[in-house]
Amino acid sequence: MRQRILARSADTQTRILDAAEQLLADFGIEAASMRQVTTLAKANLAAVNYHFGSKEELIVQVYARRLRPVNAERLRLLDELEQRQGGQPPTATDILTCYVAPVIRLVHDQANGGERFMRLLGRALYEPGSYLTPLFKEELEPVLARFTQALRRVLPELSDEELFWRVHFAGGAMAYTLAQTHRLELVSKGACDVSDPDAITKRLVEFIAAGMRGEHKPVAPPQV
Amino acid sequence: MRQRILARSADTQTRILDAAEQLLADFGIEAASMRQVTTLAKANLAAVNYHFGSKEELIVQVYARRLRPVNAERLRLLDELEQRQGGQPPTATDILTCYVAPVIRLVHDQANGGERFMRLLGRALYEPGSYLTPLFKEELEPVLARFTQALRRVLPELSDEELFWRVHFAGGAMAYTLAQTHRLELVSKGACDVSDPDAITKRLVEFIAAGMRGEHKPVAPPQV
DNA sequence: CGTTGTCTCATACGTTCGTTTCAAAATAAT
DNA sequence: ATTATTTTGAAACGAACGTATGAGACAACG
Repeated sequence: MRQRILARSADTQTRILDAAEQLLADFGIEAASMRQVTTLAKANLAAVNYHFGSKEELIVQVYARRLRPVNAERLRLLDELEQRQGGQPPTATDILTCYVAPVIRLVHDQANGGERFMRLLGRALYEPGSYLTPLFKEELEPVLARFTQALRRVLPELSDEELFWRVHFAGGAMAYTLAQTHRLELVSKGACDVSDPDAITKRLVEFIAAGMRGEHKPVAPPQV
Repeated sequence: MRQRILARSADTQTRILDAAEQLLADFGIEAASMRQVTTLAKANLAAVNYHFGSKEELIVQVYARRLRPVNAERLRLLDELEQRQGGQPPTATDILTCYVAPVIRLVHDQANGGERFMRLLGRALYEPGSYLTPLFKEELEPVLARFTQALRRVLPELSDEELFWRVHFAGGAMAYTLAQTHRLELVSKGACDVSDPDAITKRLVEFIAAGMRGEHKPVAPPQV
C-alpha cells in the first residue's frame, strides 16, 4: 500500500537529510560531496538525485526541515505573548526572547540534530547569494517583519531606519552566536559555559535588548 | 635590474590578489576557481602556483594584505586613546570605536578594495575550521585580548565570563554588519542608508556599547 | 656574445565533482 | 499471479578543479 512506499522512501530520504545535515555542518556547503553524503547515509549515490532532484534542492530541504518549525514556534510565542499581555505592551526583552529561544532550543535538542544545526544555520546566514536565498525570503522575512512591527510598538522613540539597523545588528549577534560559540570556548579558555541553552539565550537576549533600548544621538562628528 | 623584475612580478601578484579578492567576495571561497581568478587578473593559470604556491596560500594572503593594517590601526587608536586619557578611564564607546572604525573605514575605502572586502571579511569569520584559522589566531587574538583587557577596566562590574560573552556578541553584530549590510538595504526597502561608513560605525558602536553596559541578572527561570 | 635567473605561457595530469543511464530488485495494484 | 510502479544499484559521463611540467621570453651581467 501507499503507506509502505512512503515509509520506505521517507526512510532513505531521512537518512540522506541527516547525513547531509551533519556533513554540511562539519565541512561547509561546498565541501560536502554527494558521495560523502550517500556513503554516510548508507544509500546509493543516485538516491540524492532520485529523491531530491539535485544537490541544491537537497540542501534547501535540509534547512527547510529545521527552520519551518522554528519560525512557526517564534510566531506562536509572539502571538501568545501579545495575547497574554492583553492591550499592555510587552517588553523588548520578552519579544526578543520569543525570537531567540526557539532557535537556541533547537540547537540544544540533541534528538533533532542538536548543536550540528547551530553551526549549519549560522553559516547559512553568511553565504553569498546562494540557492538558500529564496528559502530565507520565504521563511524568514515574514517573521522578521512581524517581530520588527512588534518591536516598533515598544520602542516608539526609534525611527524606522534606526530600528532596522538594530534588528540587523541583533540578528548578527545571534547568527554569530549560533555559528561560532565553539570559538568562544577557545578564546575564553573554558571560562564560558556554552552548554546551557537557556543561559545562552538569556545572555544573548540581555545583550541585544540593551542594544535595542540604547539611545541614538542622531549626528556627531567622527571622533577617532 | 632587480627593481624591474620585482616590479613586474609584484604587479602580477597584485593583480591576482585583487582578482581573488573580488571573486572570493562575490562567490565565496570554495566557489572561486583559480581559472576565474587568473582570467580576471589577465594572468596565466600557473601564475597562482608560481607566486603563491597554492590556492590556500593565495587566499591567506588576500586576507592578510587587508587585515594587517586594520589590526595595527586598531591597536594604534587604542594606545592613542589611553594616552590621551592619561590615567582617566575612557568610555566603552570610545574603546569600541577604536575597534570598529578601522575596519568600517577600510570597507568604504574604494581605492583599497572597498565594499568587496566587507563581505569577504564577514564571511571568513563564519567559515568552518579552515586554513584561515592560523591567520586569525595570529592576527586577531592578540588584538581581541588587548581590547578585552581595556574593556574590563571600564566595565569592572562584569565577570570575566560575562565580558567574554559580550565581546563575542559584539563581534557577531559587527561581522554580520560587514557581511550582510546589503541584505539590510533590501529588507528595509531602502530606508537604511548603507553608504556612509561613519554613520554605520556610529550606529553599530552605539548598539554594542549599550549591550556592553546592560545589566546582567545572574539567574532566572526560563520565561517562555 | 652567451649565461643566468625570473617570469610567463600553453598544455597536460590525475582527481573529484554532480549527474545520468539502465537494468535489477522490491513493492503495489489488478 | 501477473502486471505496473517505485526504488535501488553499479557503472559511466562530461565537466571542472588544483596542480605540475617544460619550453620560451625577457632583462641583467660577465
